[in-house]
Amino acid sequence: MGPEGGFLGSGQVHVILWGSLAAMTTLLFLTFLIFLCSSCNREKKAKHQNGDHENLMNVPSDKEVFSHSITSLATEPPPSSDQNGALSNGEVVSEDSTTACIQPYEEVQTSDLLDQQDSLGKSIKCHQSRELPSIPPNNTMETIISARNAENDQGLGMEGPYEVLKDSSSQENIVEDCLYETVKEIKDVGAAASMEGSCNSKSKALLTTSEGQNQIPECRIESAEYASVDRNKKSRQSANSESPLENTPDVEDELPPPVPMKLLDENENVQEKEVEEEVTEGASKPEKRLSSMSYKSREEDPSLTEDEAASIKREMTFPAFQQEDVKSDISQKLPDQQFLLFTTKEEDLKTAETKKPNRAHEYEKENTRSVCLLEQKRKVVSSNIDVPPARKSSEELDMDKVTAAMVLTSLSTSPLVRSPPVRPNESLNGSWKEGGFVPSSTSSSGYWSWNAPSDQSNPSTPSPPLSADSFKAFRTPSQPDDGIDEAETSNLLFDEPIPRKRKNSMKVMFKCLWKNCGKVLSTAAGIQKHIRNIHLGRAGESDYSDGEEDFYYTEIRLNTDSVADGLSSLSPVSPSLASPPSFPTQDTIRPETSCAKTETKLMTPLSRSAPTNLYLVHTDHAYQATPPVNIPGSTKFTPNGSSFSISWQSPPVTFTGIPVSPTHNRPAGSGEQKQSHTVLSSPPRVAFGLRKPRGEGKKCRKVYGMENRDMWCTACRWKKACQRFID
DNA sequence: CGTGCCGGGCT
DNA sequence: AGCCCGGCACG
Ligand SMILES: [Zn+2]
Repeated sequence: MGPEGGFLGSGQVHVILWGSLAAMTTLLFLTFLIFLCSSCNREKKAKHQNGDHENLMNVPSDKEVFSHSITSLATEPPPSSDQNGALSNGEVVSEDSTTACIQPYEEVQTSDLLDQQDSLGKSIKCHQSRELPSIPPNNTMETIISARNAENDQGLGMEGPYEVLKDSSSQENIVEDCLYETVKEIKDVGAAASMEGSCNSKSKALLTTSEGQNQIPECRIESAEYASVDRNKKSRQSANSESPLENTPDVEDELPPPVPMKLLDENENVQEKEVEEEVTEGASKPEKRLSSMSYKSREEDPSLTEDEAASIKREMTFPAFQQEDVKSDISQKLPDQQFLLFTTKEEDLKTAETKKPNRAHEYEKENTRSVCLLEQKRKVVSSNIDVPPARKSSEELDMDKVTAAMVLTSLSTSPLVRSPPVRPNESLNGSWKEGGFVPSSTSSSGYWSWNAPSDQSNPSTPSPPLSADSFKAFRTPSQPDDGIDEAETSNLLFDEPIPRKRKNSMKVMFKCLWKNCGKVLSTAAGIQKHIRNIHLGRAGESDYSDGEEDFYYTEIRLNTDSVADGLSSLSPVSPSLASPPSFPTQDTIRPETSCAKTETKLMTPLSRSAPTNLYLVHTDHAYQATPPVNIPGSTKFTPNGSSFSISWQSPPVTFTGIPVSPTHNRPAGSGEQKQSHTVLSSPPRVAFGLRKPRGEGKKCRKVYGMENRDMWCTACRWKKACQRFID
């Protein structure tokens, strides 16, 4: 335009021309600037993808969509979106850039794999869970993996450039996420570490930059995570439905669990710093915070990383938006308390499990934020969570650790256990999620558990007995709340007898982990309700459950030789809730149960006086997966005493009880039992009889035949419970 | 009776 | 630990 006009006219025209030129120039300049921001990212992205990404290309996953919308708002949307069809991903500048460090491959995984095959996605993400049915070894898996690796490599290489570009988006979150995911998936510590370093530096520098942008990226990241999470869940479901999916046996079989749980590592310093930063920035990151908040709350409970992810995801979906406003405020407030808590937790976790530092960081951050948010929310709402702001004592720390461990364990375990004993649920609902419940905790928990597979990977640190003592101390004081139960009473396990009790009956009860509430209900729904109404202060929302409740209760399995007693006592338990009295509610239990958030197996009362709890976890064989972890029941929230032992296979599980008190479970009726106060009771001891239903599914032996014994999973080869085909 | 796998034993 | 296997429970 400019030039042309110039040529045509010469006199005044000039002036006009100049004016127009100036205007144009300005516009162009502005446009250019705008593009720069976005383009940088894209370009990088493009490089990335061009190199090899078929996978990336595909993806239009949820998160992407999400990110898009966000991006558009914040940055310049039109061009980016239109320009690159292929780069749809790239579009989200912030996203990619953010993710770039690590996420690329993740995205791929998530979107591609998931979309393409739920089952696959699941397997990949969850590797851990048992050995997957490898029956049909898939090439796909390998392909994916290779692709992933390639991506990762690229990602690393790209870092440099990314940094520059990224700035806007980059932030702690990003880094964290990236790291986190990367770690999960890759396990490549070394790589992760390097990435972290770069990312961190970037993020810090950038932090100062624009907040608005930051938000976007964060969202993205989160969304990404969520997406992945979802996928996992879904995949998990599918997996459940069909145990024999396609995974390659080899890969999974004995792969270390990819992402068992969060592990804390070193770098406390980093965490703290990050936290601080977050606080400062808090406002900028709303969604994330929110999600984290949910976490936090759970954290008190026994939730794990994975759980968090799940929870986050949920929260993000709904509440996050609403809360954003609040969040900003909250973030500022982010009280030291939370900080402390968070730190503590982190430490605990670390101690418990040291695997991937990167992940830990992320986790921490999330936790912190989430906590703050959560707390804030809660306050607003009504009730406070027990989480004690001040938890300083070392003891407390221990507790946390223990709790964390428990949670992890339980999570990981539960799925496996799925135990038959529980009986029922599965049959009732074919699809977990389908049921309304699913979304809430149940699904997540279940899902996680599956994944959690921490079986192998989590080397959770076993905190054995020590935990018990420490716990006791804590609990004792708090113990009797009187009102509620205390119920828990402890448990003992039976050490003695029962040679094999597989066949006894198991009962499943749900216990409230709220600090002073020991309520035990027969149905999951009941507890959820209880928690929601009483502890969370959400009476009104009865139906709506965001899944948070899940974190506050655990599934307890009672098996007794003389179950009747224990059960009887228990069953009546829930007064408040409407839960149906029958505890064996198969219906109520639903999948969740089966998935089991946490399964605690027996509880026996040690002595009422001392509500100590002991857990012993007993793991049979390494191959089985869950590492033996002893977790103190409710460290955080809990209560007084609950201790449970978790075992992963419920039936056969053997616990060693700690015979602290003379009384054991065995004697069924001895006086101890009766303590129940008004509300619940604790089951005195329950002994369970377990029965082992024997899964009907075919196991390796049958599937592959005796001739191909080498194809069996190790467990089968050893004549142990099959890891590959879980019932 | 075949299968699944616990509980042990050996290495 | 890893590897095996006797033997029991289950269907
Ligand atoms: Zn097997």
